[in-house]
Amino acid sequence: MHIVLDRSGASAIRAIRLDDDGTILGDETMERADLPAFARAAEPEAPRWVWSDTRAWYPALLAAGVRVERCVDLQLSHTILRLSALSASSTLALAPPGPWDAAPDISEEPAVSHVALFDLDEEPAEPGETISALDEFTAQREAVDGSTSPGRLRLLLAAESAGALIAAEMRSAGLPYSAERHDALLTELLGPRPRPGSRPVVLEQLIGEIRDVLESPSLNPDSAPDLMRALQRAGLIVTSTRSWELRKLEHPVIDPLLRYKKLSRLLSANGWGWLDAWIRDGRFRPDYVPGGVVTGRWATRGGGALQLPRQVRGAVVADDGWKLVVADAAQLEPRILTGLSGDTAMAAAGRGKDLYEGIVASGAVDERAHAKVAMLGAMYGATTGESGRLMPRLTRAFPRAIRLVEEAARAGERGEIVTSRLGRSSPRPGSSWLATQSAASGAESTDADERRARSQARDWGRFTRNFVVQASAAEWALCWMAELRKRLVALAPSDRLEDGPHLVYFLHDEVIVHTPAGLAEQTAEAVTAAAAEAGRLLFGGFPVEFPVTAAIVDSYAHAK
DNA sequence: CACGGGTGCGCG
DNA sequence: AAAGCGCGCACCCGTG
Repeated sequence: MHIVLDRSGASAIRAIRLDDDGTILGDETMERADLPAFARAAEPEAPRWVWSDTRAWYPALLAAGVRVERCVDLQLSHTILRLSALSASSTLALAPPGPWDAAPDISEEPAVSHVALFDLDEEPAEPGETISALDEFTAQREAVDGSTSPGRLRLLLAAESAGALIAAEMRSAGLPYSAERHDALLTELLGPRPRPGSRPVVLEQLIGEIRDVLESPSLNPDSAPDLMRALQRAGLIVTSTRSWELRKLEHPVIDPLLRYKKLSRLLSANGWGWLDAWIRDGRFRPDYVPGGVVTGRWATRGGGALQLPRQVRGAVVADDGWKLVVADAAQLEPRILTGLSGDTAMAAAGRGKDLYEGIVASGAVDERAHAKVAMLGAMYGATTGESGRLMPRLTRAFPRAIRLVEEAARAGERGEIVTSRLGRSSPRPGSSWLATQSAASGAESTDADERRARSQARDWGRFTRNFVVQASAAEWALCWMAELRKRLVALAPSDRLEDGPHLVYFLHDEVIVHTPAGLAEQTAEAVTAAAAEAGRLLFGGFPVEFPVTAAIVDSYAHAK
C-alpha cells in the first residue's frame, strides 16, 4: 500500500491511500499538526509513504518521535527518471521541464513559502502547485513500468528514497561528538583559544619564524602570490605553494611553513568557530544532501561533514554504555567494476579480504602498491606515469573489467551518456562542449581547435569512465545502508530511533552505527550481512564479494 | 561592498 | 601538472 501526502492546498494536508494497482482506497484531509499522529497510526500497515521531498516532510515526524519504514521521495526519483536511459522514452522523461525539475528545495522547514531560484531560462512553478504529488507519482510509476529494466529502476528508487530517510534520521540523531576533546586537541596544537580577531599563539609564532627566515616582515602566508614571491626571493624554485611541492625542498623555512599550513587549515576548517557552529549537546548534525552529486553520491551543505579530517576523529566518541561500530567496504570500487563487467578473473582475485593482494597473487603485477595504483588508474583514466605503464598488464589479466571502463570512456568522448548498474545515467555534456566539438569538425577549423576538442573529449571520457563505477558504487552503498537500517530496526528494543542501534555517519563506503554496548556484536554482524545482501541486489548470483571491516570502538580514531 | 574565479587542502 | 575521478569549504584577490 502507498499513502501519498500532498500539501498543494494551503495549510491542509491530503493523504490518499492507494492499493498496489493505484486504485484509490481512501482520501482524507488533515491539519499539519495532525500528521504525526496519523503517520503513527498508519505505520503498522507498513505503507510506502509518497511525498515530494523527504527533507521537507520527515524531520517533523522524527521530532514527534515517529519513524517510517519506507517512502518514495518524488523529487529524488524524478531526477533519476528524467535522466535515465532506461526510462528515456517515458512521458515523464520526454515532457518539457516542469515544476519537479526546479532546483530542489533545501530549506529545513516544510515548504510553506519556498522561493524558486530565478536563474533558469524557464521559471518552473513550485512542485505541487501545478502537478500534485499523486499525478507525479502516477507518471513515475508509468515511467518505471514502461522502462527497459523496471526491476533495476524500482530498486534504485527504493534505495535512493531509503537514503533520504537515513539522511534525515542521521541528522536527527546526530554523530556523538565530544566538544571537550575537540577543544583539548585544538588547545594542544594551537594554544589556548584566542579572543575573536586574533590568531592562536602557535600560529603567531610560526608566522614570526617564517617572516624572519624569509626576511619578509609583512608576509601573509595565507596569500599564495605573496608567499610565492617571498620564496622566490629566498632562491627557492617553486611553481606553486602547495604543500606536496614544498615538501620536496630543502630550506629552513619549509618546516615551519608546512606546520603553519597544516595548523591554519585545522583552525579555519575545524577550529573553535566550527565547534561553536556545528556541535550542540554532544552531537554533530551535518546537513546531508542525498543525490547531491551527479553520480548519486551524497553531498553535504555546511560543516564539511564528508571531509572530517582524520586529525579530529578522536572527538567522535560513543556515549557511556554505548559503542561505535565503524565499518568500511574494502576496495569497493574495484569490486563494483568486477560485478559490472562480470570479470571472473577479478572476482577470483577478490575472494577473501584484500583484492589488491589477490591481483598480485594472480601474477598480473608484482606488488600490492602497483595493483592499487593500476586499478585506480583504470577507473580514473590515467594515461601516463606508473599507472599508465601498468595498464597493459592489467588489461591482459582482466580484459573484461578493463574493456568496460574503456567503453564508458569512448562513449563519453563521443558525447554519449553512460548508465550505472541500477539505471542512473550521466548528464549530457553541456552546450559549450558540443560547440567546441563541432568547431573542430568544421571546414575552417584550426589545429588549436582540434587539440582543444580532443582534450575536452578526453576529459569528458574520464568523467563517464569513472561515472559507471562511482555511480554503481553509490548504489551499492545505498543498498548496504538500507539493508543495514532494516536489520538495526529488528535489533532495537523500541520504536524510538535513539533507543537502539542507529546509523550516525556515512562517508561513501563507510558507515558508523551508534549502538548500546550489549548489541555491538550483533550490529557488527548486521553490517557484514547487509553488505553481502547489497552485493546480491546489484549483481545477483555473480560471485563478487564485498567484505567489510567492522570495528567495535569507543572512538572513531580507534577504527582501522 | 558583493560576487566569482583561482588556489589550496580536507575527504572518498 | 601529483596520474587519473567525484566533492565542500576557507581564503585571497580582481572586478563591477
